[in-house]
Amino acid sequence: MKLNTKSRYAVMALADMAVFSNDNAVSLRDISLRQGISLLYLEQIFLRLKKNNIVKSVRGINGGYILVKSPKELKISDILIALDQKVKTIGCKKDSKKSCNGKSTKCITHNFWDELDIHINSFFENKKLSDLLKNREARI
Amino acid sequence: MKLNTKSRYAVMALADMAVFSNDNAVSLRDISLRQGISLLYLEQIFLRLKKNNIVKSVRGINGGYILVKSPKELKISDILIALDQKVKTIGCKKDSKKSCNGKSTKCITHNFWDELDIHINSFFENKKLSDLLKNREARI
DNA sequence: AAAAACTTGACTATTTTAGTCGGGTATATA
DNA sequence: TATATACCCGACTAAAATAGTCAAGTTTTT
Ligand code: FES
Ligand code: FES
Repeated sequence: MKLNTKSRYAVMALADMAVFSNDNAVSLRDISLRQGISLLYLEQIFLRLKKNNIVKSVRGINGGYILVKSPKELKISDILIALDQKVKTIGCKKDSKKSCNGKSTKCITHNFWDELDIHINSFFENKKLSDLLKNREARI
Repeated sequence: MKLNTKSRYAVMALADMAVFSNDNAVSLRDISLRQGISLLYLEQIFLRLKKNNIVKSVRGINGGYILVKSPKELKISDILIALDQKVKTIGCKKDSKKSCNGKSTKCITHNFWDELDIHINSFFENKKLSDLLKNREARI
């Protein structure tokens, strides 16, 4: 039950942007240096964030990325969705005819896993990027 | 963010036991047939459940496994712990000196992931095996 | 004695993950 | 207009995790 590093780094990088952009574009190079995340990896991550309209890019010298929404409005769930990090704790699809074990009826645990997914997703839905910035003791 | 199949099958198999044991031991063969889970895989799973005192075994003919606690008392979290399925959504250890990115201070997202873990764990802590059996429409 | 059923460690194929590489394109500034 | 900076994007790979099998037992009831 782990979150993958792409999602983790995405949240981290966006939090970095929220702190350090002063209405300027933030370059991946700066994020990389501040957060200790590989620049090449960040590029891959931001590609997806851009495609999902979470950031927009500014090319050329002094370029970088800008948050499309304000941190107060950016839900963490949006970030995870952008990185395909579905919170689907088990493989069984709600609408699929096949259940988890190949039978036609849903197994006894099905509803339980559904509840779990809802429980986790609601956490991400209700958290905004700005929530991460409150009460931070450590320097970023 | 997926749960592994060992944990999933463990919950499923224990739910099966709760339904079908009438104070008798339930054999893995029966569980395997009813739930469509590989017998060999079940053996591996029950080894761990036994080591963690969630089931006890009865050997020989008419043998099988018996739940140590009643379904009302068996927390789902106990099952997951038995299968090493820690809900530790990211690798950074709370007490470790190293943070997730190798720096000495905790990163800005650290507390957030901690909160997430607590949120998920509380779900598993508060659910009992018996909760899965309520309101089941589908035959097991 | 035989059959049912648990015991255990080792082994392997597949999938996922994390991360890199190479070769682009756009733009600000000197 | 040259050049450095920084985004763009698909393909690739090594390592780890996962899912599941296999072999060779032991114990107990009938
Ligand atoms: S049928 Fe959906 S989880 Fe088993
Ligand atoms: S330091 Fe713990 S998650 Fe980053």
